[in-house]
Amino acid sequence: MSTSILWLRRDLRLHDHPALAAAHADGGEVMPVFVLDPDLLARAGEVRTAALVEVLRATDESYDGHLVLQEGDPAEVLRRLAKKVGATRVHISRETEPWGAERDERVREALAQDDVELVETGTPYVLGPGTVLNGSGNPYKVFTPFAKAWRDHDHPKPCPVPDDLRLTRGGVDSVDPPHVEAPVELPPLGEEAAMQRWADFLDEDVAGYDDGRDQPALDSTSRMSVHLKWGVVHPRTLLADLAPRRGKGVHTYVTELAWREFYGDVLHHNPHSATRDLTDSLAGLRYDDLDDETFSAWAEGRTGYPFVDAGMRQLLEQGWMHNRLRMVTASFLTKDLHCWWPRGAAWFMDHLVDGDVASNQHGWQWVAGTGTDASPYFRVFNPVTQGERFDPKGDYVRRWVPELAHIPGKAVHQPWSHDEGYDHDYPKRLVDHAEERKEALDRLEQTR
DNA sequence: GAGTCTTTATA
DNA sequence: ATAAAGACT
Repeated sequence: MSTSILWLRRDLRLHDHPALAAAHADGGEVMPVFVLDPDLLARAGEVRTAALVEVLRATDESYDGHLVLQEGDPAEVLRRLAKKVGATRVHISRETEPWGAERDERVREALAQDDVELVETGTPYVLGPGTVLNGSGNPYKVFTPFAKAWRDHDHPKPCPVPDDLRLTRGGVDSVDPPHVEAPVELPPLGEEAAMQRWADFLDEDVAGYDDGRDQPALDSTSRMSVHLKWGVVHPRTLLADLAPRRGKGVHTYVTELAWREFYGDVLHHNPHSATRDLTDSLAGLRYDDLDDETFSAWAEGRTGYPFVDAGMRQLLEQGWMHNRLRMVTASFLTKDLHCWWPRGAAWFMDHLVDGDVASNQHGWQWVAGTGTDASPYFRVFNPVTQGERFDPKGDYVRRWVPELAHIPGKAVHQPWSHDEGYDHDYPKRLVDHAEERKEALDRLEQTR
């Protein structure tokens, strides 16, 4: 019987997996493989590597113990495996990030030397990046019209697991996964945990999502990001589960999925935006080269602005930060401290379990004003009013900034007005927000 | 080609 | 109210 290889990467699941179905459709056995590529691991960093190891363990369970774990350059590993089991086709989901897409081209050429074909089926997105175009046949640059077109587009149905699927290890032993001490408290990972959380979200949180998602103290967001990052769930599955439901919360959640699709599309059309400004609209902008002490004060949650510090501390402890705080903390680094966004984006990528190039880099650029946006000019988040609006009781701040636990209610967002003398452990404000806002606007003015 | 829109802030 | 500009239909 023939064997086809399924090379898994950002699609670590069994369900709703078109590339798996394509491998099965070759007619023989399917050998699922994951390659621990030293280049990949070097880029992933400790937090994401720790999560990956756990996801791989769970994936092996999903595949009934058939996941073959190998280490090395994927081109060499896959050539060797294909030769060993006599495979003529290696199946993948198409990678749409620049680094992965280049790697896949190298692997395609290497396999071709042995007449082995690299077959792409599906992507990590509901609609493959590049498929949504505006009325003039061009990619969208603005979210709202993209989201409308994306919603109106036909959405593919989930792909069932083949019922006569035959898996094989091809007589190959797995290597041991890297031993990484997780530097954060990892959430439950793997397909089963993801679907359990998703079911709970549908039961408990999605109805109130429109309001609840913006209040970090409620912790009622879906927490699907880490699973979407590794493809443990596919957004197509989520969309299909939401389809029969109505309501504002459902609509807003679908919009959040649309943001992910939008940024995937933008990266596909603009690979350079993973590392540099997407547009040159702020090309002449003056930035500050922050010394390590100032950068650390931001990174470790010691800016003296409680809402900002709470977000940064949540990131360090959980490897995750609520999206409202991602915007607020990014605004603080770029607008209050005048730092170029890639430095902050890199810190996020190093510390987030869900770190996704397209969403992270473009989220940062949205805040910084270099990305996709119609109105960057006056977008400077106020850390105090953001806190008072989205953490009205102050519970989120008190949870993550224990030095302020003694300040009741929303007064916690301005400890400097609450405390006579202000002489507890909590740091003084690093900068004056009103002054730095003005400074940021002045610098932006100079680029026009 | 005009009207609409924009995960916001301050007065 | 008003701050500005460009993408989109």
